[in-house]
Amino acid sequence: MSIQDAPSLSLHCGDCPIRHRAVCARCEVDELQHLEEVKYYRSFEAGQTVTWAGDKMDFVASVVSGIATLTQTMEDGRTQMVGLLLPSDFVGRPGRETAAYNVTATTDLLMCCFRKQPFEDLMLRTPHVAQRLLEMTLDELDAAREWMLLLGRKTAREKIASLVAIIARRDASLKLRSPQGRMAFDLPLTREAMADYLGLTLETVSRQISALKRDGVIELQGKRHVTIPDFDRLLTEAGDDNDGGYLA
Amino acid sequence: MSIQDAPSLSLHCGDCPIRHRAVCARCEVDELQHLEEVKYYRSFEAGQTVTWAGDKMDFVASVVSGIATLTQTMEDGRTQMVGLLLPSDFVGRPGRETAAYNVTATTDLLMCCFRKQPFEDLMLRTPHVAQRLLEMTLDELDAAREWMLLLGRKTAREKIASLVAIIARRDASLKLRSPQGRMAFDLPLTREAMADYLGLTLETVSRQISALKRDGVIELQGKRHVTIPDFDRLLTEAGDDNDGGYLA
DNA sequence: ACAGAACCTTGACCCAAATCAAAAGCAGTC
DNA sequence: GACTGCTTTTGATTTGGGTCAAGGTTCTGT
Repeated sequence: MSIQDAPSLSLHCGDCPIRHRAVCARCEVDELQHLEEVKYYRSFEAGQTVTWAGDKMDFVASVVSGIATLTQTMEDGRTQMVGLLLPSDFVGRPGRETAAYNVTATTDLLMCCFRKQPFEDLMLRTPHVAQRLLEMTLDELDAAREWMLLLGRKTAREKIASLVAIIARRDASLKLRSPQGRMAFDLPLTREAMADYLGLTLETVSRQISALKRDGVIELQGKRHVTIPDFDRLLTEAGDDNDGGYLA
Repeated sequence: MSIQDAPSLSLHCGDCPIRHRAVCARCEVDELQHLEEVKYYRSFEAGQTVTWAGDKMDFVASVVSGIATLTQTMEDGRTQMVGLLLPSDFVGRPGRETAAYNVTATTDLLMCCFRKQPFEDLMLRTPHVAQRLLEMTLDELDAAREWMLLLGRKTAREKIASLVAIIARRDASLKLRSPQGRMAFDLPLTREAMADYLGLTLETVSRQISALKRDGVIELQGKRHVTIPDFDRLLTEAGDDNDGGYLA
């Protein structure tokens, strides 16, 4: 996969880490210079909350490093994760005052933030940025719909395989490689977080991971480090077409 | 609810039916005149397919009248509905060549189409339209995430109540009223379509509808016409906060 | 090294929803 | 009116994943 084809978040620029600067190749850097003056960084420790649903949220941001989750809860405590934020992902909604979801850091997290007002002003001035944001939002919508198929129709085993495949894909993409053959990486989520993402209980997650391990679909070193001997096999277990390209 | 507050699809204009012209109040009509020359109508009979996932799709469109569904399928035939298109809803993705989902008319359907190329040109020229489209896409994303909570964590009874509440809300919105108290409308979907939307089987849908009827949460005249004696009661059954504002 | 706290695994049992099966309602239409 | 082909309801049975419970691992701080 070339840098041109890499999933791009062209909202990064300036002193952001190398990968973000690299994908910036696709955008007009000049326009983004306007954001330099309103850009700032925030870091969070693992477990810290970035925003609570309903709170005032006066910034938009993208993840520089670490992992955050986006969750929804019902009054009785049932929770469903609705998004996983990996490096280069964007969070926040222009034109909305309050956060719609709980955003929580699951690892140490560094975010690159822009105050909302200047960001919106920039969007109005530069159609290119608005265009890019639309593209990103449409990608997220596709991912959400793919997830609806998973939540509504897949078995527990397929759900786990799908999640592992998605993490594998994202990990490969961060390394600017295409996902195939043998791969190794860490699961960035606890069993409970996986359960919340997949609409399962943590016990079922644990059991199905054990089953996939027993059947040789995945290998485990410790609780979190995974090796996938055959990515296509994993996709078959996930019930996916082997060409699926959704990302989060 | 005033016309100003009505959920707006400001992409309609000209000779579109009254409601769409009404909500056009929020947009600069002049800009949209550019689209008149590339606008055309297509009608479909109930059951007809608008697009197949993977097919070339050279237009974007919005629903004028009737109902369409957006579905995803796995190879073995399991299907999950990922969107319900009611009058004023938009479908199609600027910047993508092929359809990502099956779009099917479930009633007779009239769509207002724009060829993709001229539409994209207009978007580049008029930030206002791109802005509006971004807003709409973000709304759809919120709705999709709300649906993820439903699919992942709600019981069958809650799912049915949620679906009825959503249809009630949308119906009220088409009539420019706010959803409350006693309401009556037709379910635009078969039991099977509801099942595909909710991640259930059609038998479970039927049973839960019977149960809600028995418990006085809904009243049924025939198979499809529903009366809701108390909208708040319905929302409680749906497990929703009673202020939820998502739409589709 | 040890205590305590997370986090994870496994087992036994249970239940909500799926599956299998049959019949009833309903709309065309010949 | 009765034949045909839906859609819907209802019943009986099965089952995948939830719930409850007990241990085991790994990590952290002292």
